Amino acid sequence: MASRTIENYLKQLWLEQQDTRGKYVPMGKLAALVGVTAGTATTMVKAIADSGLAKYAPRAGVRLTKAGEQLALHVLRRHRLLELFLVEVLGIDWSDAHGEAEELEHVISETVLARIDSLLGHPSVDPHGDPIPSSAGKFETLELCSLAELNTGNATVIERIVDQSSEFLRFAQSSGLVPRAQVVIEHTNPQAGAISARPAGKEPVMLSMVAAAKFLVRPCNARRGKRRNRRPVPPVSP
Amino acid sequence: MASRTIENYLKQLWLEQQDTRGKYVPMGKLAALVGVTAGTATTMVKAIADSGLAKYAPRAGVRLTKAGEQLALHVLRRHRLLELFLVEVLGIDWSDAHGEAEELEHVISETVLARIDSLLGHPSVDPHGDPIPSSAGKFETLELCSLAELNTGNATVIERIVDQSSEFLRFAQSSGLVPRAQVVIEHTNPQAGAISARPAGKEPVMLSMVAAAKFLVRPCNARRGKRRNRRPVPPVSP
DNA sequence: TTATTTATTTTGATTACTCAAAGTACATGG
DNA sequence: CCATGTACTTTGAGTAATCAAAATAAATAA
Repeated sequence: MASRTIENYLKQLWLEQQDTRGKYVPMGKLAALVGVTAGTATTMVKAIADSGLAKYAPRAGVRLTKAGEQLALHVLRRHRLLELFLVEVLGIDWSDAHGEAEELEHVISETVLARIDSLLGHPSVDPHGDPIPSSAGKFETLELCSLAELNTGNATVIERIVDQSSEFLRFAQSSGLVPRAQVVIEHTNPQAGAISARPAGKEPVMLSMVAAAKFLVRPCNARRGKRRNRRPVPPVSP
Repeated sequence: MASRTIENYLKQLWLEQQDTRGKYVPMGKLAALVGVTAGTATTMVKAIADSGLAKYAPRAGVRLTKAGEQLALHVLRRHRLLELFLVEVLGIDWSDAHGEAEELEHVISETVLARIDSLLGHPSVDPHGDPIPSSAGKFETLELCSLAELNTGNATVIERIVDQSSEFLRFAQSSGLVPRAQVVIEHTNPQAGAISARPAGKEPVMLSMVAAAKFLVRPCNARRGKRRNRRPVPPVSP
């Protein structure tokens, strides 16, 4: 069994390497994500690599092996099921659920997890719309585009929000920009780098392109032309 | 904040010193309860005593201070609320709940605990009938007597079971000897050291005096005469 | 190319917890 | 009153995780 420390390293590593086919995660990045100094990360990563869960290339970075990915996905599954459980069953605030789950994910047993899973009806996404890996370690993510890619007049449904910070989630909720909400793009102003989005039955909300990019939507009537990325926003949510 | 290790020491200490007004808990006893060697317990207890949570008397033993008791009661509250929650809400088996709660009790936040408490309707006892300390750290225990103290023909209701082992709990459940169950004493045989008890609507069950003493009941029509203890069975349940 | 900045690794030390084994105090039985 | 066994404490050592600071390598600027 991996210690909770190692589980955290694996989870962060997975989230970080997720959208970078084959690239190594630099030490400094990982250290910042886990919240330790670079020296500590180096030592831990070498130990993790020794146990076969990652490949470590000195001065280049680190990358999970298949085994490491599987373990990381199990941690992620626990995390996201717990988040949904905390929100749906215990009525914990959306913006607090992430932090709470961060602790619980390392101590919950398989038995309890299975009960939670069935109580929630084997859900496929957590409260932020992030996909929940299956118990077999399969992970499926929808091809979504972001609010930032839509034209004026487009109408869509928010599927996912890729920012876990309490502050951003509180803002999103108070504006009505939550998963499952219908939204119409009222104005786009590429020059000002901002758009105006109106959630059904709510006031229009001003969003910078950076903020808009955090809302993934469907269907995706993306404007043609200069779409720089096929997958516009890396899924950064733990 | 006390580490989970220290929380465990405090909890065990509280349970052990509970019914012994003023007596010190011997090191060996504590070590066995926590599951460490005696040397380890000595070192830890000295550290705990230094932080003001216990009084340590070399070669005599250790005893919680008021501050230590308060902390222990908060751990116990978390443990017992979690046990009830696991059984009532998640449908976890009665006999497994204890072990699961043992882990969770050290990571659950005040916020989540408060939600669990209100979801359960601010309960006063856990699934074994053990009292749940209040959030203010108050602990109230009913004056109960045990099945072992009743005469043939007496009828009572089981209030509490003072053994947390999975095996015993499985036996109790399968016999129908669960909290809230009505029971009639069919025979008592002090010579053989055994009694026969019949739960309402079930087959009679043979119990040794030791086993019978683990079931606390009410009302208590105790037989007169040689009752050795006012509080017959020390509450040993974590 | 050389110098400087930046990222990374190494080193040495620390904290919290643990054990095994050696040493010590004490009650108890002869 | 001595001898002995049991419970307890001390000692020395180990593991897991961490940090600060020194050393090193690579990238960038001059």
